[in-house]
Amino acid sequence: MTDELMTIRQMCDAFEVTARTLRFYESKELISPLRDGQRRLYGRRDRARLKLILRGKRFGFSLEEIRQMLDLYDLDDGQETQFRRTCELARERLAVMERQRLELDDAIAELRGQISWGERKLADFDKRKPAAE
Amino acid sequence: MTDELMTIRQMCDAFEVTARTLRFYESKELISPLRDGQRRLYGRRDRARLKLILRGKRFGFSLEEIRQMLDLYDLDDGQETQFRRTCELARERLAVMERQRLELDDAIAELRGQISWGERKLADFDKRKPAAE
DNA sequence: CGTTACGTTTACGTAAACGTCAGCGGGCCT
DNA sequence: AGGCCCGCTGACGTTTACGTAAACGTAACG
Repeated sequence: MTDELMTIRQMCDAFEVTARTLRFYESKELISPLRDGQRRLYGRRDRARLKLILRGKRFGFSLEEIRQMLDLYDLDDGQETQFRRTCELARERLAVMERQRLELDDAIAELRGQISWGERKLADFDKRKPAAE
Repeated sequence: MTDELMTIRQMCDAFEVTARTLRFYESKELISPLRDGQRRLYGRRDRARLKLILRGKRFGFSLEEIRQMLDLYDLDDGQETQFRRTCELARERLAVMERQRLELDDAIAELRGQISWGERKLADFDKRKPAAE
């Protein structure tokens, strides 16, 4: 119904996080929901940011790093120097991620090799005692 | 000279880790250097394992997960059940890594988009004040 | 009016992965 | 013999990213 503003519980269900996590992110200034008195109300902007936060986390970025990246999305718009700095940060981050991609590919290949070696070994086991039933 | 056996200091220099880290990994049974009395001596096997440990860490695997992966490389060779279990673990790990790869590609694409958007914005800045010197 | 559900703040707890520090011994140089 | 560096072993401190619990507010339900 109110898909514009969501309660904390709705957010938890939608993103599979705990309320504690949302409050924690807020305390770290990663999101800043509106208030209805005391109660938090999360809008589209908060949902977009949370989505990015969760993805960032999956790559092992720290919340602090994520916070800096998020600043890309809403800058003072006029602070050119700050803007350039933020772009710079993003490019560095991109370089890190691309390097990680290479290493990940490498590691995947290696692990694949180990597994197929293991499977040949298992085939040997099966040959040595062919009939179990 | 002795490229077969290395002291802890040589290892630190070679891999850019602290001695504390090496001892810590040992306490977690990730590596098991020889001893000359009290002193640790690291061989080729230890270096290979350390290399894998450091790579694993870069992907966000925990030391405990890494330890399990390392067990692929030296299994009891005879404990078939244990062997199957380990292979199983490796396949799960591989699936995780492949999923990570997809997400990483996704994030890289998105970050690239943000950056090029930012660069267009910067071009606008330059146009509005074309001559600085 | 009691209780049930949801929300809030504040505060302490925890696991991982080390850093840092203290205290000790051994070897080597002079 | 004195000093110095290397290494060893605890033991405690630190950071990150939350979990967990206590204590309270409020709003609806029966």
